Amino acid sequence: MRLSTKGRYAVTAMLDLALNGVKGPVTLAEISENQGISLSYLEQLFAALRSKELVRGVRGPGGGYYLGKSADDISIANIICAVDEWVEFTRCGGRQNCSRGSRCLTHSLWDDLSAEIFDFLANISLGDLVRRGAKEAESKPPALNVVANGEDSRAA
Amino acid sequence: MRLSTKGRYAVTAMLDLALNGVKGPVTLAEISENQGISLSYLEQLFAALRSKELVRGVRGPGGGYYLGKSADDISIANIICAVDEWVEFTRCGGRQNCSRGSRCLTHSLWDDLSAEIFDFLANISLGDLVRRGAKEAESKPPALNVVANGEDSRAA
DNA sequence: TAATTTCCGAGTAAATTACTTGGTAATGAG
DNA sequence: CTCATTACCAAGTAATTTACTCGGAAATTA
Repeated sequence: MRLSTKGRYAVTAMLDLALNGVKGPVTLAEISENQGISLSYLEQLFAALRSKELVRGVRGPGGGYYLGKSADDISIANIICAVDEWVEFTRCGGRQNCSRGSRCLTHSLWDDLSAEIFDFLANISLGDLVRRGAKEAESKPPALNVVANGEDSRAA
Repeated sequence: MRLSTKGRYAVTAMLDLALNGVKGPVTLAEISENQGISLSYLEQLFAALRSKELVRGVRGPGGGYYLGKSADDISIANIICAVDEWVEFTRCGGRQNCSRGSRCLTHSLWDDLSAEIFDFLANISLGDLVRRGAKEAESKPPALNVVANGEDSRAA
């Protein structure tokens, strides 16, 4: 699994789309404005997302983008894989001259962990996040939308 | 959370260290040889790991690196944060002019997800991986160390 | 003393990121 | 029908990051 800023842009944009796309399509210009991502970078990202059928574009005035399928059927892993494309990290994929000693054990463990991270992200859907947001919005006054995360605690 | 190839190198190297460092220190030259990472790149990574006290270096002949603490006290998140350094993704950290509408909700949701990914990796220790490897090694014939992962299944 | 190893900093090619520019194609509003 | 609007597309590029090379210095052991 690879989680770069590019993947973040894609997830953030998809989240924006899921939240704002309930009534009619959302234009990339809106997402660009909302999220502070350049329009043509969004175009690139959405070209990748479209090719994986995670979004569907409608041209012309009043057009924009819809989710390609239900938000519950789109996982975070789907989104990240669409734009970041999975690259094999270890060169030995179990087959080469790397099959003895602790070297390949390391690689095997890495692959296991990597798959576990993937599964984790594959089990979180856009729909999950949207529902989580709906709960937050009702339990909090809308103006005091404070992000409560101890940033420093995770640096150590 | 950010999971780049740099972080992978670090995790892989630390795993190698945990596996081979049971008797005496491990040199970077060995890890370089084992994992196919250039020596001076390892030096850079280990400088970061050392500054976070995840490893401890011993100079001179017979020297090398030890884990800085018990493998059970080193999480994958620790390792990745040490080399990749946490960068705030959304510019609005809850305080700026981004606190109305669905824009900040998107950011807040992203931050939540990001924290969740972090927690996930914070709860997997090097020790966990080593124990998992020990189990694998005993249940499998050593030569048939096949990495069993359906790579294509996760692309879709 | 000499070999070994960490430790350190400067420099760099290659890749990736994020963006700009300049279009074309489809489509709805007037 | 025309035009504004939108997706769609491709080439180029500055900035950043990755992964590495080089050339050392400092500590430590044989």
